[in-house]
Amino acid sequence: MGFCRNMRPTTKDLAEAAGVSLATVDRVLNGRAGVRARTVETVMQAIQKIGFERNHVAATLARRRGYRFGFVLPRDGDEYLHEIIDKIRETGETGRGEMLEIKALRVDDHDPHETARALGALRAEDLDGVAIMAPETPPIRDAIRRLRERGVHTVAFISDQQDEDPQSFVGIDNRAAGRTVGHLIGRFIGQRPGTIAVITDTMQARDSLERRLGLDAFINRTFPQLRVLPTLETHGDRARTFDVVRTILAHHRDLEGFYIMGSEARVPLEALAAHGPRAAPVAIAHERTPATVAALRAGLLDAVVTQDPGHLVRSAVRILRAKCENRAIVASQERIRIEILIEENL
Amino acid sequence: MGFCRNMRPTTKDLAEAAGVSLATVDRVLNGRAGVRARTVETVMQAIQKIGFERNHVAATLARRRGYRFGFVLPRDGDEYLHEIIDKIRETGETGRGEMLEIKALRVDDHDPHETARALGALRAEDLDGVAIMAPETPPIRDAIRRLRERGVHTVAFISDQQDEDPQSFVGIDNRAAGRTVGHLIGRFIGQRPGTIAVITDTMQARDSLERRLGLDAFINRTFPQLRVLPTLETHGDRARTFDVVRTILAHHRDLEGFYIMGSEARVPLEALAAHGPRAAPVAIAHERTPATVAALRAGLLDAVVTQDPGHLVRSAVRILRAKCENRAIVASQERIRIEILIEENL
DNA sequence: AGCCGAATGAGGTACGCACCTCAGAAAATG
DNA sequence: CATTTTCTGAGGTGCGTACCTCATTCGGCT
Repeated sequence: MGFCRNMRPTTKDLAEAAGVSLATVDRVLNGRAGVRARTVETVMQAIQKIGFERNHVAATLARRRGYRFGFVLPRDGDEYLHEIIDKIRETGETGRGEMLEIKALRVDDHDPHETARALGALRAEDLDGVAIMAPETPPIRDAIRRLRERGVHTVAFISDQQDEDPQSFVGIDNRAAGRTVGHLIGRFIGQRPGTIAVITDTMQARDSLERRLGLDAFINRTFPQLRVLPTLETHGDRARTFDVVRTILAHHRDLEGFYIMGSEARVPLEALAAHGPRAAPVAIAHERTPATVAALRAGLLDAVVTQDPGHLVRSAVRILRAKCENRAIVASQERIRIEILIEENL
Repeated sequence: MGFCRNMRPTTKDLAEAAGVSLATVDRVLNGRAGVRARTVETVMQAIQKIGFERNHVAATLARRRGYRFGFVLPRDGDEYLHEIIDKIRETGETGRGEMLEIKALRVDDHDPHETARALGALRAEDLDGVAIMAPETPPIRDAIRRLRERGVHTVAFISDQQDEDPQSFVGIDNRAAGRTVGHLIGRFIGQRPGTIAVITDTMQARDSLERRLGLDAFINRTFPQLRVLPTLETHGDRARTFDVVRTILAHHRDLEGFYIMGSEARVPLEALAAHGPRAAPVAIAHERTPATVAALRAGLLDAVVTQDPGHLVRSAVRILRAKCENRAIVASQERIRIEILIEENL
């Protein structure tokens, strides 16, 4: 298979080059206490000079343990949540070979205090890092801050927590997602004036708010002949969803666009389908799930704007790991893309 | 940071459970010769029984060397090729920490025999695996076959080599990409009948052929009122490109769509721009590059259909690595997506 | 039964680092 | 100056595997 005498400098070489002992090199490399600032500087310079790079493979092995990461997710959810949980499981299985232990934790998301309490129960003894999917509210923000102080690394997952650190969020720019939807709806509708309906679970979540803002800004600027109706909330209720959809379709004869803004599109799609194949001329939803894929195939949806759950999960794990090992990440690899799906690129 | 006594079974445990020695376990795990079939079976069962999983971290370390991978790329190319080379460099830098050495090799792609010769010069002593971006021709196919026989792992990169093994290609389904473009062009044009122009470097490459097939099939079926002109080849020549574009625009007053099918869109875009901001009502190109991004922003392009170069490179590396270590890959992670870019989701 | 090659065991070294202890040196303190 | 505190060095052990050698045993053969 070919030998590869990389002959990369090791910690031993580094110790020699810096004129210190292995113990000191170890202290510097791992940020342990008990090293004079001047000595640290000496070692740092030696690192530069000989081009030392840590061997993460050996380090992980020597640490004789892997990392334990958790994903804090809402208890209630439909298809998209299950896609994510699936990917967490999948990533967990692959990760075992690399000494990773990954699991999903479900918390009640109706009450932010409940979520905050669940976060408060997490200890650094059990978990090295958590990815948190939760609405941005003061109690949760505090809980996250305390979690960090306790030594547990965190990233905001899908729902942004407006962190000062930009590398602490794994997800898309929802305002851009809203603009993207606006562009597609507008282009697909064409020149005709008309009305666009927007439906979502709840506007409590930042995600929905941002998407709506992006949509409005874009439509008003680029397609002034289109009118976007106020957002209708279903609160995840099936009967209410059917009700809302029926009312919209009945009251707006000039309905040209239908935007399912929440991430769980199954029930709204069923409600839409109940009114015939093309109740709304142009329909767009979010997230790739069995329901949205089927709807694209059936022509019920024109496009789906989504973020890849597998990418999301793997990215969160990579970022948490990088934080644990106190090293930099490849930003370009962690940028989650706003994907546009149509029937042809599924 | 919290202890994590995984206590995963080790090779030692496995040896004990199987009632064999460590040496035998090693022979079985690494597929070395000198083990009776019955003994192999015993060990396999023990693996199942105690739930043994190899520790890749320890294995990589013990192997005391990493892997050396090469990317065989054409010498001539413009922006997209540079994006790819950039990502190869970036991945190489990150990979050094994981004992990977990755480099790009440029070969003359005008003559397949030249490429084949370059592949013939690669030896397992210098390289553990190569990702090959080259047209599918008999000499190259043979060269790849011989390369494998010599013990060098290979994957086809971006350009499919129609391999029997589906896990030997990293790239998109170009026929689906053609359909995707067809869908977008058709929807963006709307109901109007009209003509679509198609321009590319060369139809010699499978990629272009497949894209064209996908486009034609889709347009004929779904938008019969649109007529797709024969593909025009530029052969990478700037003057010829300007010429071709001028001729098309002059001769087709009903031109509604313009499809830049090759992966290097810079020169065609310049030629198009020379005729005013919206010479063609709907224009689509491939691959995200500075030129296509600028064109999207300027409104010269309506959409860009692309495959992420970073994902491509990392995926190729992961697959090559998995082949070297003789293990399975996560198929879903390696599926390259056909991405649709518009101004809003850049 | 005797022979031979194939199969297996025992045991070692190495990989590059984390993490530990303890003694001794250097620096800061009074 | 003596004493405390802070730094530093030396050296060891272990992580889970790869890879090597050499001796031994087994199975199938004549």
